[in-house]
Amino acid sequence: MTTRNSLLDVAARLYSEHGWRGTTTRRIAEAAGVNEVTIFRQFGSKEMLLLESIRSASREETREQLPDIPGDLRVELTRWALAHHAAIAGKRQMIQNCLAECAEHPQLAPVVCEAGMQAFAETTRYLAAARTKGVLGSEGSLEAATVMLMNAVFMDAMTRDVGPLSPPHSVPEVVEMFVDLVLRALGATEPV
Amino acid sequence: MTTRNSLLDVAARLYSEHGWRGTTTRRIAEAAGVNEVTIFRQFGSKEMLLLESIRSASREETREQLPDIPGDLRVELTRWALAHHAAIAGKRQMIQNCLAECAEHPQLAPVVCEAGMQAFAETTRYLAAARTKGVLGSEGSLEAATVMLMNAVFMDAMTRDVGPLSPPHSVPEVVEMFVDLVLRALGATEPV
DNA sequence: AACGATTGTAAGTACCCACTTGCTTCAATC
DNA sequence: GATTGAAGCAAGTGGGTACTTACAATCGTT
Repeated sequence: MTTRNSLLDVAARLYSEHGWRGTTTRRIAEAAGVNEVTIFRQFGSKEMLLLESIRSASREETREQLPDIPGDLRVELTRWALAHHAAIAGKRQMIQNCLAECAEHPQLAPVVCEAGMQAFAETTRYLAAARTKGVLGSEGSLEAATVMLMNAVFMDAMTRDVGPLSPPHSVPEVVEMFVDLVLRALGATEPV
Repeated sequence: MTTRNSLLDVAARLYSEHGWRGTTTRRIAEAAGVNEVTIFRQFGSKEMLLLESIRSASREETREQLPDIPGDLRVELTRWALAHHAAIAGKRQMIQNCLAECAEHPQLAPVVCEAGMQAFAETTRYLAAARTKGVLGSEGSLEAATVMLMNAVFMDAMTRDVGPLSPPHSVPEVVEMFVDLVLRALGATEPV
């Protein structure tokens, strides 16, 4: 099992760095300290190895959850957004390659969507509970707020190291700004 | 000049579809109806052809501008965001490939950043003018609002056809929702 | 001690890659 | 009408690609 797992690990890492075409079976074998033939005996083809490695790598998730019952929205949303930002930034290159290549390898699409959809569902539920509780105003689309917050965090995490798209701020700073804006938009009543 | 330009066009198109490694000189020549040797005589190398083609393709910009003096914020921001969304969606695959490959080809990074930075500057200026004019409240970071709106639009345009990240809405719908949320967050006073 | 499963080794297949060289064609310019 | 420059054509270079085949070495289990 060690051989198989190290192949999966190495393949995922090389895919993040070099994309599908740049990740050759020769390089994978070399980096894993394994003979190239072993790849084909274990996985049948490069495609099957890459798909399995990408799927398993994307399953390693940070399970930072929003509380069932909303308390301090600002604190809880900020904590959640920071955790999300870190998780995305860690898999940045892999996500970008999957996004770019999911037209050529449609099997990659579900991998990308999964995490996003789950985060969306969780945040919407949380905000809905907050509105029911009365700590949010009754106007403004919760769905739109969720998407905007998620997109803002996602984009910052994805493009932070490519170059300056917007003025430089630290991660906590921008996350705080985003959360503040969302709470403003939804008419949040701050706790004492 | 015809040969050169058609090579540039074809190279940019193939790069969008297949990325750097997938765009081979053979395919470019074939698609352009030109002998492969011509590529090397005209551009010296695959790298120089691709860089020039990507740069020139990314310069074709939609020059939808925000007015100097803000009028109806909702209308103007929505129009601007829609134009931006369309422009991004049109270059979606190219942008995604550049983002994914700018680690391996650093010359691609400026291409991606340029348009974003300019859009940021324009929107911030517009919102600042609106605040000065008094049609926006005095609280809430204009910078954060700009980034959030841009990121939300950008992400929607980029991921719209990969699969469902959030519940399906038409482009005008989501854009309207985003603008509404930003105006709410900045305390906009609606015109009669 | 024999067995079967997993690996390594070496070689080879058929194809694709960026790029080069030498020669020819052809049209516009001087 | 000679010259020049851009293009085509054919062939080749050295290397990489996914993948296969045949054979030997290693291992734990029976």
